Amino acid sequence: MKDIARRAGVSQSAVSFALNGRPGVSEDTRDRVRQVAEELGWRPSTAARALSGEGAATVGFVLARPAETLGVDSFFLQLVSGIQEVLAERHLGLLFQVVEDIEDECAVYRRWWAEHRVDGVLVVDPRTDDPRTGVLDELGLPGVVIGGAPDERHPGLSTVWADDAGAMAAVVDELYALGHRRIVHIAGLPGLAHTERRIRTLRAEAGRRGLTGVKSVTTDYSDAAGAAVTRRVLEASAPPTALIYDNDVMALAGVAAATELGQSVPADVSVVAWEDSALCRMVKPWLSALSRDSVEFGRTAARELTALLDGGPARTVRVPVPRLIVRDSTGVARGAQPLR
Amino acid sequence: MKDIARRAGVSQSAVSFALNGRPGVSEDTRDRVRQVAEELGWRPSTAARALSGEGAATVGFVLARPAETLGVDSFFLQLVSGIQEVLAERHLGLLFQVVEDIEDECAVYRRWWAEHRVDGVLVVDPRTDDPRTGVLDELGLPGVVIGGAPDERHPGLSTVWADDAGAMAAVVDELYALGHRRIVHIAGLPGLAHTERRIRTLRAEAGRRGLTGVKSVTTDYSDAAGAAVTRRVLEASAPPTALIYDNDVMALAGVAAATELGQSVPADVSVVAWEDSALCRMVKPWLSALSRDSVEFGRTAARELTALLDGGPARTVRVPVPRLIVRDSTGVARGAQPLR
DNA sequence: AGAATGTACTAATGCGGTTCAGCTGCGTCA
DNA sequence: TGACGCAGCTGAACCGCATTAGTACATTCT
Repeated sequence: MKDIARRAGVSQSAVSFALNGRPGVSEDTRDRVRQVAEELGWRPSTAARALSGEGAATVGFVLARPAETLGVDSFFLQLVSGIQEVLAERHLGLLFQVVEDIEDECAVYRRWWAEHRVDGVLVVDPRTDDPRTGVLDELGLPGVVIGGAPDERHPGLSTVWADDAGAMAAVVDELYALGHRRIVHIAGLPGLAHTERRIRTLRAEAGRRGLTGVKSVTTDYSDAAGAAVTRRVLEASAPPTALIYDNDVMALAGVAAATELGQSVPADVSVVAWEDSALCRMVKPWLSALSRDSVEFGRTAARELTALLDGGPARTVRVPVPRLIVRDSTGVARGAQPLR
Repeated sequence: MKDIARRAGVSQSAVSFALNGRPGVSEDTRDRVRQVAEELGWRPSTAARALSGEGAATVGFVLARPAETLGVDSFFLQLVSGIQEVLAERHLGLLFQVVEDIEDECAVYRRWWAEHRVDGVLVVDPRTDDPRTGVLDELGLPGVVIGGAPDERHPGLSTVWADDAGAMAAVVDELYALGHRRIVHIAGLPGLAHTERRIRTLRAEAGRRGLTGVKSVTTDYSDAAGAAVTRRVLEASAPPTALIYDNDVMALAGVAAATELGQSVPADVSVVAWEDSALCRMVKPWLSALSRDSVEFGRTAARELTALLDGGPARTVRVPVPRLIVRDSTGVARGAQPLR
């Protein structure tokens, strides 16, 4: 900036005014300064900016997962890609960190806050009774919870969520109409807010229809767990005729496991994957899946965060209900008369 | 720091000395200062540190991919996870950005550099004739090229690479021994350094054995491209008896496509995936695959970068050759007498 | 004409650290 | 005993920007 000031023949403050669109300089001078800055390829040092109270121009994103479970998962990369798109427009950086567990994640937030490294954070995989929201509240760090249910207790945080309950109801509707009465939901990690929401909804929907052969089993989202649970429930007495998997990876592994047991999909057992991806069209039969726009999900979350950083109020935003894409893995239950 | 100084009854400079392990304070004072800092939960502001010449304590990582091709890919998440592990030890942040193409990536480097946002960067997907290395050289920004071949022209950059050539030779060895003479390599993006390296090696290996029915076809890594190319080559006259896919996703899609054409794997056609992942064991037949430790790859890269940041010399490090894990998708070529 | 207002700019200050040039008091050695 | 060295500490400058208080000059008002 000193250079620019010298070359433009003005003081440093004038340069600052000119480049930040503040009043106090003539349009002539402003243009001249802008041009010189352009020529010099000048960009403000984020460090200096941050130091003089402008914030770090960075938002944080922590993924709390043991390294080994970071597998085939298109969701996060797409989410991040959407987030980026919005952040990049405003030249906000994304500080990314992978940690082992949620306690580490809290520690990261505290450190980032103390180091003034981020202006806000995006929180994923919200849990029932999540310690992170409390920490963010305590620190006064703006945050957007991605995938959480609306939470009254933390008015400072925004929430962006998909209506899992509605989607689950739609899936049960579809399966019920196809004559399925015994359904097993191979769920994700217990304790995750959306896992619990799906489980609750499934139970409610089953109760509403008087179905007794309906249950949820939680897993760690891994292909191994998906296959293991599939084998177990299919080999039990009164096996389910339909399986709902909480992600695409488990669904795929489940289909493979069922096939190995001599069961065919969808003749013997129908399969629905929660989360559509290329995977679902890479195996035969193509998997029926709940599809949502993860990239847009990320964009929405990032937009909420920038709004928060601009001093806007915390909001709760619902993105569209995931749509059930019916492909080849769902069919009429064996021996049943479909309703439609 | 002012608070710490007051409470410990010393000057601010003394605090700085004490906390940074510099000489100039007694052990007594040092301990006292440390304790007060601990009590106050103090952490240095990265902005202030950066401003006084300490660097940003951050490294950058750019992924240049159109959003839609960010699909099912375990490699990057694992790589990043490994990188993180090393960076976290030193409290280095990872600034992550997704951009559309390599020109944007160069622009991001320039911006980061001008803004003093990062101390160094990790470069992935190196290309033959890559503009990024030149940019980094020009800016004097330390960098580690991940997956690149050693490059003499940029002495300031470290390189961490896997020996694709050796791996490809091993694969051809194996397939040749099984009696395969017509092999098609469904490669990744043309222009990527490792794609070209694999293609060159395959050609050389074929030439060495006098094989004429061997070729490489480049793709965009997508499942769609994998399936399309598979169909095309299998329907041509003198179809290959073995297919080598440059990633797991294409391999899976390829197997599906082959099956649809009525060809069975491995009886009619053998398949090898370059990149082992859960996917390879989620379909029948299990895919033979080249396996490498992506997490460790990331760790190695991050270690090289920290070494560079510490003022160490640029180095070229080779990680272990990917190992061929033989599963069920490779077998004796139809009508051939295997060598072993 | 003199005061009030406004415009275009400059000088000085602070953000939170690091660092360097002193400065003090004490032990050591000639 | 006085010069010297050194450990242990302080004060001030500096990093690059934003911001506030102040200044010089032109314009308008009364």
